[in-house]
Amino acid sequence: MAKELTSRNENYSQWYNDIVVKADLAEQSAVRGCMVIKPYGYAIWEKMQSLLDAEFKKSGVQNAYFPLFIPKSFFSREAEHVEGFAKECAVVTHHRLMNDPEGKGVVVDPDAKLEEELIVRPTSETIIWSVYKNWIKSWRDLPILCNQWCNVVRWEMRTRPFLRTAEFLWQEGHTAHATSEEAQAKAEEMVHVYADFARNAMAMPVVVGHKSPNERFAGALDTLTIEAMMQDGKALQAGTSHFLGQNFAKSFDVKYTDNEGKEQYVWATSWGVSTRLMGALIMAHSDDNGLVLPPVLAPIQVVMVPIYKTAEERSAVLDKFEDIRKELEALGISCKIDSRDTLRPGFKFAEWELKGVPVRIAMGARDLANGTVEVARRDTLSKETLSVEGIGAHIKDLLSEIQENIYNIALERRDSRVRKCDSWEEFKTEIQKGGFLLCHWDGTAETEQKIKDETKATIRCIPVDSFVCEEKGFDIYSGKPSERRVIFAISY
RNA sequence: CGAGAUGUAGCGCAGUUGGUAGCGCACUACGUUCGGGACGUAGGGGUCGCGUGUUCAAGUCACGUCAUCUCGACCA
Repeated sequence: MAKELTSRNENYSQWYNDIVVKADLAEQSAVRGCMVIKPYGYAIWEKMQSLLDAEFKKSGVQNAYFPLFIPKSFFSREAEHVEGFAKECAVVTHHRLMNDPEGKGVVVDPDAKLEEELIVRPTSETIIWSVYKNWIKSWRDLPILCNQWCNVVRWEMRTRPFLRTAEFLWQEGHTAHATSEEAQAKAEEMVHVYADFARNAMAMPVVVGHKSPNERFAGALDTLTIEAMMQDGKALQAGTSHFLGQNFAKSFDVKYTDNEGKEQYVWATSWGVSTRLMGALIMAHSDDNGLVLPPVLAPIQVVMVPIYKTAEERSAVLDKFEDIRKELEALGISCKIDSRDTLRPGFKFAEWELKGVPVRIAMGARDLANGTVEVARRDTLSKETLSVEGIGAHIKDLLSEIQENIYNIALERRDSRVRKCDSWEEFKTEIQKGGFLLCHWDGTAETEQKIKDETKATIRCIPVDSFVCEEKGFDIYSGKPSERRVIFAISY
């Protein structure tokens, strides 16, 4: 069979979609803009969830759950917020169906119209703040640190699997604090949780920075972001953490009495990452053989493929594999023995590569005689023959090495596409080549908008942890003075 | 919602000037194979996106409609 994936140079989106489908991660659903996440894809998401959850707990955050439906009146209290989301909301207007009087299936019962429409949450700030109002009376009640794992719906005009679906899974943290400083510190803390997760678990380099006012979350005073770069040079916002000030507290009248007996509005943050991280993972590492999973997130870290001619050989190899499996599992390594006897080894090799399994162990009659196995790694596609003796320790080290190698490759790929640019003429051509351009910006929304209109490029962030260029210069577009460079890119 | 493209078997596609539907892969059975996506033989599977019209006759022509993809607008 010919190679199934198209070259990423021909059509990057098609190549990405092929990997999503053929690696068995997800498929299109019958509902416009939604997708079905298949078991293998969902296993990766679960792994992300459990690692993030552990980090949240370390920050004192607890999980909770709030309703899917938001009464329209709640939703409209924060003006900026509603403006940001109004164009993409699904609205529930009725609560009952009935048989079509004309006998053609079912219709909405016109008598079952809701007095007040319900919005399917595009995000939960409004309903959560309406609840927090009851929870918060005294400074002793603060801080409140809640997170919820849920689905949200945003009726986007254009969708793309994992990167932008009409319904998506995410976590949203919502915190309430007594002081502005404490809230801001929380927002910063959480964005760094995301950055560490991206780097250590996803093996994906990210830049932490502030969004420009234009790109901020609707209703936020400051939005912190982690920005990643995909293999085609486009930027992807992979997670955000917002300092909401007192906007929601004031809209929902959430006050506490401080230790001097004075009433104060609370200070808020919210922060989230979504199944978009799955899209980022796919686009950051995949190659023409399919998905490449960092070992930390791989549902199956090691797959074992037996090679045999006879039933005796088969059972002898499978017996050996059982021993190896016990050894690996004792070391906390997840593995799978591919004992399907209707498929040839070559087919299995290709299939597990497509699914991105980091390490493959093959064993045949030759190895059986020599006491060896063939160990292949997904990241480099290289193979070596090793003694079965001490294989567990070797694989454990190998997985760490692969994790590191995947990160370094992604880091080099990204860094090779980050460059400074000081001329508007140059900018217009350079930005189309992809990658991050570090440029001076005068800090005005007008300039930002004009650059966007002319080139589609946006300010991805004002970096705080890497590519920080606090040097004086002149805005690339307006020529006005600037204190620092910011990152421009074309984004997803 | 604007501009373009595409809808034919599970997937990828061909189908000429209109004449009752084809290829590769996948699938089923049997046999030979098995160290990088095996091969042979024999099978099964399609109201050609949907609707209306033109015609003796429509996958093919016309109009409408729906869906998908690419590019805008919107966005995590």
